[in-house]
Amino acid sequence: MEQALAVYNSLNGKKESFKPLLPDHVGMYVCGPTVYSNVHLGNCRTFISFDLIFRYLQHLGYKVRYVRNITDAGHLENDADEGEDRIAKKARLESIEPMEVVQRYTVDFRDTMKQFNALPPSIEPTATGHIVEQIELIKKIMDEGYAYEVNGSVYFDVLRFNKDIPYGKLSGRNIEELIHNSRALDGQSDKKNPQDFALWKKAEPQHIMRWPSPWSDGFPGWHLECTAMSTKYLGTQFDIHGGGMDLKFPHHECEIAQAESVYKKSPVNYWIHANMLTLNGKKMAKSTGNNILPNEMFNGENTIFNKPFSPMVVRFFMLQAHYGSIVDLSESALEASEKGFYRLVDALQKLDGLEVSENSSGFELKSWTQNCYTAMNDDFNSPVLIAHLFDAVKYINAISNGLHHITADDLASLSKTIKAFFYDVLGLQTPEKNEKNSEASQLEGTLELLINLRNKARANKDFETSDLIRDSLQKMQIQFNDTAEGSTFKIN
RNA sequence: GGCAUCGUGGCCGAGUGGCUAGGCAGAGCUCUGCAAAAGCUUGUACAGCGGUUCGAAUCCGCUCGAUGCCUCCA
Repeated sequence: MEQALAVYNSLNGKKESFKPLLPDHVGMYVCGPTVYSNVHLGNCRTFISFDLIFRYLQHLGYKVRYVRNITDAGHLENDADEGEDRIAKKARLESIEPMEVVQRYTVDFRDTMKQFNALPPSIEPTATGHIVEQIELIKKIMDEGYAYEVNGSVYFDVLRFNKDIPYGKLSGRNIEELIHNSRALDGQSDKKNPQDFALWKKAEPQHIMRWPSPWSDGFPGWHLECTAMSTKYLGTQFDIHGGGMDLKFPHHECEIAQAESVYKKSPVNYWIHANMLTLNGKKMAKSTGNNILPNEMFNGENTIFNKPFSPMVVRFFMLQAHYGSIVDLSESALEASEKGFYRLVDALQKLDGLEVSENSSGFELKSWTQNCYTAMNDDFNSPVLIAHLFDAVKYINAISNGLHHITADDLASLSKTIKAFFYDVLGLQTPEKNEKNSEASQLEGTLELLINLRNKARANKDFETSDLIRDSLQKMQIQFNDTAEGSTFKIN
């Protein structure tokens, strides 16, 4: 099954064969959330995309160190680097400790990702836990002459840097363009040029989050933490750096500049950007209010959709599009995914009960397996993989209906492959059977009784009674499956 | 305004020079007391106009439209 994994590299816009720096090992850094409010569904898409990548690399046998940070300090409000730290602002507004804000939303984030069945990263470092490393990095950048101090704050000198090493490689911008197109700043900025960005900000007296540094009591700039933490845990050069498309510029561009100014080499071999999840055709963003929270999606308490959608359905929906494409949330698209997802789940659950035969018919198992790998090897093409899984669904149903046959060996192989892709690679889960609490089991007993009564009525051709039971229960989302042998039910 | 990406059948969404995914919906069929559910079968679409080519949804040019970045954002 070994064949080349190809990855679309944002650095050059080409699909490249994936070759890690160390054989069998992969270092991957992904920009995590800023924990000043609940993680929204758009954020989740990025992390689900990288969860897919993480899972597939592991499935291929790589030992992956996956580092995803938590931004719990230093994320300023605007380009002028004049704004407040977002977490400090939230804390002030709610009159609580900044670390309380951080704790609350970190817990929310982890809980949400768990519901989406996203694996935890290998290391989840925080910006506040790496102040020392960030200060050291600033010193190194200053030693190289690419940063300057003004009134206790330190800024990266983009123009100076650009004279030695070109700035803008990732985003395809050049410095003249940036200067030409920058909007005029009306604030009284300390910066020499608008393109410069903060490495260290002096804290105002009322600012609670502050750390001592050679320049002032203050806090680090946002771009800095990712460089400090990625190099600490993955080295000055590593394999994959990911994040949302919207971080490409300026965040990732600044990371490159920071790293290159000190280490004189490109820090990352493969840049991977996950595309946006849109709502009503527009990017989701906390700032504009065009967003929906995962829990609102799961419990149906929102004004956008008429029904709830489970975490696995939402995950499946996202995986039905390629991570590099923009995907728009809509009720009809989600419903389509929901139905498809359950069809897939039903087929998986049929697998273990299939009857085996002397020979197999109607399916090219070997090439099908190969096709699944080919899809994922082509830049993690999960939609194509899912299309192949549906080919298997058709086959499983055909066996189940006696239209085709399968040997025990082939069944074992099919089962192993489809389960590996469904559970391990796509990270999907089959819905919980029943929640075992007393209320549920009481209901279940009552339900059994009604089903039995209905079966009896049907046997006696008392259709009036049987239809009454059926219609009433259907109103409660209980779906019958009538066959000649009797009837089973499913709770929707 | 600049840079970039994209425009695929009723909806969603892959593909990126010939072999023309997949899901949902629709239609037909099987099963059924009738339904539902489930299963099976079924769809030549690629914004428009020009060009390159034996051949283009796929390459090139123009036009129109959408989105993203250029300001915090996954």
